Amino acid sequence: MPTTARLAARPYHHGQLRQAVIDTALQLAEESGDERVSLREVARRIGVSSGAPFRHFANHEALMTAIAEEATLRLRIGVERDLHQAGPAPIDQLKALGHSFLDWALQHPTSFRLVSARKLFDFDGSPSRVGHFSAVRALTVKLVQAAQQAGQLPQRPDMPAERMALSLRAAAYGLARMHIDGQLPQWGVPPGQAQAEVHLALDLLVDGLTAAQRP
Amino acid sequence: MPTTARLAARPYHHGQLRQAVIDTALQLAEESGDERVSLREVARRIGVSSGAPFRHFANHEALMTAIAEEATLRLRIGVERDLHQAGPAPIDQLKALGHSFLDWALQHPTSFRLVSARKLFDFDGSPSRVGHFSAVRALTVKLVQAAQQAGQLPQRPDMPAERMALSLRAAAYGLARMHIDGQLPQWGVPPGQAQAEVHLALDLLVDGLTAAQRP
DNA sequence: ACCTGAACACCGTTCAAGT
DNA sequence: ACCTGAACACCGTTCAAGT
Repeated sequence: MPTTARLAARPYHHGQLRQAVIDTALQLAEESGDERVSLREVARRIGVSSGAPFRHFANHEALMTAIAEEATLRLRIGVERDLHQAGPAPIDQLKALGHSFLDWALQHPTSFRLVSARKLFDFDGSPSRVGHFSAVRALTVKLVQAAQQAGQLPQRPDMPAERMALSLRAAAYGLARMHIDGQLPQWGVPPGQAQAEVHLALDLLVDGLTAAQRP
Repeated sequence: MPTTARLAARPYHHGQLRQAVIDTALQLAEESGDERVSLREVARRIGVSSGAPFRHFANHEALMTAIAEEATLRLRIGVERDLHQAGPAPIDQLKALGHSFLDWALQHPTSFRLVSARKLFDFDGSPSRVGHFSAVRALTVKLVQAAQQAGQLPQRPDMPAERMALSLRAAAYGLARMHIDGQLPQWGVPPGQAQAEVHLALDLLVDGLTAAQRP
């Protein structure tokens, strides 16, 4: 049996179709944008019939949920890895967490959109996606509490650590989205300096909170 | 000619089709989400043939750009109106601007997505949309500068007012998106208190910057 | 000038039939 | 158990033909 025949003769059962669909869909998303992921195109690229993916995903939304889960896991892994590089002071770790979050968003714009663009998938449909997402949030809250205990962030009864963490996460999230949506140039940030500038913009707010700690 | 006949007999030329398409599309977006706006469904609702809208909009993207323009105008009008209610101190006006921005986003989630969801339309395709968007940005920068001059925000050579304004806008933008994407409950914010809590979360950051002003 | 309606090339989704 | 391929009901977009 010649090689060309072996290559041409696809087995009737793919065997790894589910994972192949996820990988191809993520690739397609990074290429052309998350809103352009089509099940038919994915099937075509894999060399399988148009109905085949439906054996593994109930519908388009289920596939998007699956790739959002994959993207969220990657964000979590990236953030947890970067944190080990940071210094021991809680406030420095908190900044490192923010920078890591921003860096990941700038480097994987489509995946970042996937992680947060609720309209594209079933937000609560994947427990493990929710879990990865929550892990990053819990880490933020924990570092804020540690910084409060270390006297590096203010501590007030009317302002729980969770709310302070929310303010900072919102700032990081907003900066990431503004970059991805191409809004930074309007704010005087040259394209080449986006990363440095979003770091500074976030640090400014963290330092402000730290200053509010001093009596 | 009986009334029913007059009602049934549509004129061949609609006359106001362009505006009717924009209004219907916005309505459809508020009903079912911005990603579900279909030219055919819009045409159907207006009672016009499927090809008719193409006389007024080159393609789907051009229609989305038009409704994004309309939504951005409404945001600008809302923000400029609310600012007149605020006190005279620049820092209070700045907070009022932030609250107004947040309120508008929470009250018009779909329109807010439209204003910022670059993927849905041609971001630079409408000069007047860019103008409305820019007006709100310029207002933010102006208020930050005024607050700096009044000694209510820090002033540093390495941190132009524009970057400080960017930090605050990012926080407001992030809070709005987190609410729209249903993330606030995870951060301990009960659904009914979203508005009050996002106001507090933004104020916390503004107050932090103010504190950084004191030597 | 503006609108109709058929046409084309796409989708998502279903399902009997094949392996 | 998994995949095929035709079928259906949708899209966006084009364009000759109608008013």
